[in-house]
Amino acid sequence: MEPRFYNTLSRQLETFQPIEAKKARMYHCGPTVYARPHIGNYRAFLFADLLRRFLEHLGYEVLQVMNLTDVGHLTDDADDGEDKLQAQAARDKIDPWVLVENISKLFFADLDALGVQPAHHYPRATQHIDEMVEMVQKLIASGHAYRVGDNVYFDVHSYAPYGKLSGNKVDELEAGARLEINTEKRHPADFALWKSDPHHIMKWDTPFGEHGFPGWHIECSAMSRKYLGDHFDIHTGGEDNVFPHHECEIAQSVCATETPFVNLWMHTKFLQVDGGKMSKSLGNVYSLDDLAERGASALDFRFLILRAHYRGSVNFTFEALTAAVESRRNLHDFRGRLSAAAGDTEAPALESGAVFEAQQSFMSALCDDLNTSAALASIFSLRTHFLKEGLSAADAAAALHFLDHTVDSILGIFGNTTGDTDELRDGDVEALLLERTQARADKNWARADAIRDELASAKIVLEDGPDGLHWHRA
RNA sequence: GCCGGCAUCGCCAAGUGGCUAAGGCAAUGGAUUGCAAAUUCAUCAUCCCCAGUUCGACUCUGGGUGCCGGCUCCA
Repeated sequence: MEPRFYNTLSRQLETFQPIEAKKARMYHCGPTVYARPHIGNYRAFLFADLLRRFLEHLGYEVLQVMNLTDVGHLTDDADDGEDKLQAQAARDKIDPWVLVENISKLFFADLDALGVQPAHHYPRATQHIDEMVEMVQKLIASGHAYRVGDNVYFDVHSYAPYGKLSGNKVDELEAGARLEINTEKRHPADFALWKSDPHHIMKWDTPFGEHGFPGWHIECSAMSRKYLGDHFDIHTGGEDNVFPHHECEIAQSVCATETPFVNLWMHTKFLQVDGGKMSKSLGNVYSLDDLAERGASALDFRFLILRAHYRGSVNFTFEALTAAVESRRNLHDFRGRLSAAAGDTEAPALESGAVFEAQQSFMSALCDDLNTSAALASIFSLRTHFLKEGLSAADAAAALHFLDHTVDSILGIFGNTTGDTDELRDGDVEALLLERTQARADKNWARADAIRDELASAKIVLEDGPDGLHWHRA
């Protein structure tokens, strides 16, 4: 089954065709490390992780790069614009370099909690100044960029396809511009490659002047090129990156290298909160800690995100979060029941039946532009089938293997299910159950409940049913 | 003002020009139960509004309304 993905550039689904057979090189626009990323940011990063895991499951050798923007961009396009990283550092009364370190640590801790597999490289803008300068020089030499004093701008008229990704037209950009016109640019849509300001703290001495710093977009062009080559497979980001960021990247990279840049552009929709956007004024910009206060783990949030398709808007509410917690718990419970039903049986390869059908629909849903919502539905359908009609030990073993080696390796929603070194062994459980049964016969409810609590803390679930006692691990 | 996207059950969310519009969570009634949990049976939408195309539309077209995004750093 060949995966198909939606390409923002072509505005249609395309069968994935890697540049090199069985290899996928991809770049993700990462965070600007001036404040801890919020849950909306993490939607995009969770998507990148899903894509990577899925491609690897299909047998691709993936090379994944995510940048850390550790030099601030200007808050506007005027010469006296403020750098938000520098501004935040000033508010915190710390050095911007320290701020970058602090926030980066928080970011990586969050990624770890979310079960995101580390990218192969996390290049930082400030460590690639040389690569950026080289690229800017090339653009000047080839006539795509021009200097005005110590500033350098890209001439959008020098690259005819400018606007193709976003659907913008250069003339209309000018008409709708809300910015004050920067009179030193030849055209209002021209964008900065390099800026200079003696008041900046983070600045570099380069051929363009001694107080310069990179423009808004050049870091991604320079760093993707360094780690992935001039031409690579996939570039992702949030929908807000489409314009101007990715549009500008394409123009810079194609003009500087004179080769194609990226084949597949993928973008995630924004996360909404209570039907609207997150905003500081509404107080609904949440971090993972805010969710933890409501009893939801980072993996619960991951699950919540995966329940929706990445290109659709997701409406985050605490009610939906609670539902995700419950739903994921039920999935965990399902896994435990399968484990109990499978016993020591080895997982066979299947060619028919409910488990086989679940495997098929799961994979075909993901191949259809990563439709995680439909993929999860196939697992819940299998759960319903198991609960209503049961599964043979062999089928249960196959289902368990499917959950662990396909579902979880791609979706990463179960967490550590194998770290059970200090759990009770089956024999100990049976002994306690025997004692509890006796206690119940003696109507010693206190002892019976104490044993149940003890087992519960070891993540053993008991069920007293009309047909006797069953137990399984949660 | 100019571009683009979305609008499906209480909440979240798939999907299709035509059999019964996935799935999750919540809810309601019954069974089971020392209590609880779990389970179990049953119930739970006609797809924002209006007009049109069509034998037939929730699915296509036009208009309206609402929300989201881009045009400005932002996942």
